[in-house]
Amino acid sequence: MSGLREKQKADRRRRILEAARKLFAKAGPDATTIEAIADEAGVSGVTVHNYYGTKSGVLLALVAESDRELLEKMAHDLPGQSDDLIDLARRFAAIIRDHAITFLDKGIWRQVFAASIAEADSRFGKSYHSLDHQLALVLVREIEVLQACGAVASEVSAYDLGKAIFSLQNMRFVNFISFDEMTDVESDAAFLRDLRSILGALPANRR
Amino acid sequence: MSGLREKQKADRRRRILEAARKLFAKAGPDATTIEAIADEAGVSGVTVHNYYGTKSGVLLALVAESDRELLEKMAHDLPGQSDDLIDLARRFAAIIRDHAITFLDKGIWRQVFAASIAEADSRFGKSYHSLDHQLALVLVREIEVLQACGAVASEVSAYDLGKAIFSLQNMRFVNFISFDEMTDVESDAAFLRDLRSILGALPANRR
DNA sequence: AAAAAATTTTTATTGCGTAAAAAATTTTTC
DNA sequence: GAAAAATTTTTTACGCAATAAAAATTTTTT
Repeated sequence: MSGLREKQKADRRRRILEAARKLFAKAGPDATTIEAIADEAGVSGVTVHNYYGTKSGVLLALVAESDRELLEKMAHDLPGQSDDLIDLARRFAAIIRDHAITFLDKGIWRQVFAASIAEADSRFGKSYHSLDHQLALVLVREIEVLQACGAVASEVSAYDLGKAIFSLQNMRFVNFISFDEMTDVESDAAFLRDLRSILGALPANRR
Repeated sequence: MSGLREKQKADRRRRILEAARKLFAKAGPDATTIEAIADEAGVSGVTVHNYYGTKSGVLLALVAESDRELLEKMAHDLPGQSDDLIDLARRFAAIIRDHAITFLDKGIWRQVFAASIAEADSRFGKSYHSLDHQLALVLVREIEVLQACGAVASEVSAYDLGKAIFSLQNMRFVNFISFDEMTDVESDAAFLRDLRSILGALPANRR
């Protein structure tokens, strides 16, 4: 009943991911074969499939690791910087965009996003979604701070609002990565239009 | 200089799509091979690739056709039904969900969505996005009507607002199709929370 | 009607993903 | 500590997507 088997599994997992990181960085996921990852990791190709399902699954697992970094960065850089909701949302979006673009190029992010939807119910699809959720929670906490200052209406649910703004940000992010020529300045401007229009949509007598 | 060549191309396009529709309906896209579509359409497998790029490309083209129906339905069913923004947005979302779910099951929609992101810059990715845009424009027009009634603030851009609400709806739709067990009632409730929190987020003195 | 141009088909190759049998390794049992 | 049992990996084999290049076909032009 010792954990030797478990230990070896964890080790293989790690080796596969490390091999993938190295080869993806060198040539990109498209030009990297599962077989090459397997060789580099010292396992068979089928084992890579057994562990991660698909090549996208490997990529998703890699992104999930980087997202943990992003989460730390977010928890460190976001709090206490904004005194209004629009500014908060824009900073939140900017941190995500910056992290994303320094880590992978847009073409690969399109694959990642596509995989996160196509494999939404797989193990790694789920862990990806869970990190998204935690990211949204950082935003929720800051919204609670703004509520305490009176910058956000105290009647609304900070959780619901955080999730909604996260959604809006997420679609903007998809838009950003969908077009190679779109700059982060443009994306920020578009996000600002989203926020201004929706936050100011209702006239005072209708709220 | 007659258009025989063009005519034959259009004809092949049509036959391929018709064959795909028939076979996808019978067995689903996964169990349908490109070769089978090609046989049914009376062309070679490579020709299907030449015309639509990938199997997802064929699927996307099929969905684009159905989206034209949806667009008509939307233009017919949405206008004049709502006298406030939240109700309008929910009707809009409901029409899309209903149409989607009667047309394809969730698993296939996940593939469609993934393909629309992964192939955002392909011919069919673009036509898919253009239909999304037209759909959003129907919403924009109704928002303008609400502005005329005073139900929506006249200072905001109806276009920006329509796009923002469309984004919110789109993320909810992704969420809806990502989980097989999620009902349309639940999705509507979640969308309502999105809308209520974000539309009521700013206190009166901050707008 | 022949030559030129465009398009499809044939042919071949690579790689993903899956399944089942075989081999190896760890764990359990005596 | 060796044999048996259980688990996991590897080997082997196969179907299909996607791509490339050559060959064949068909339309267009002259």
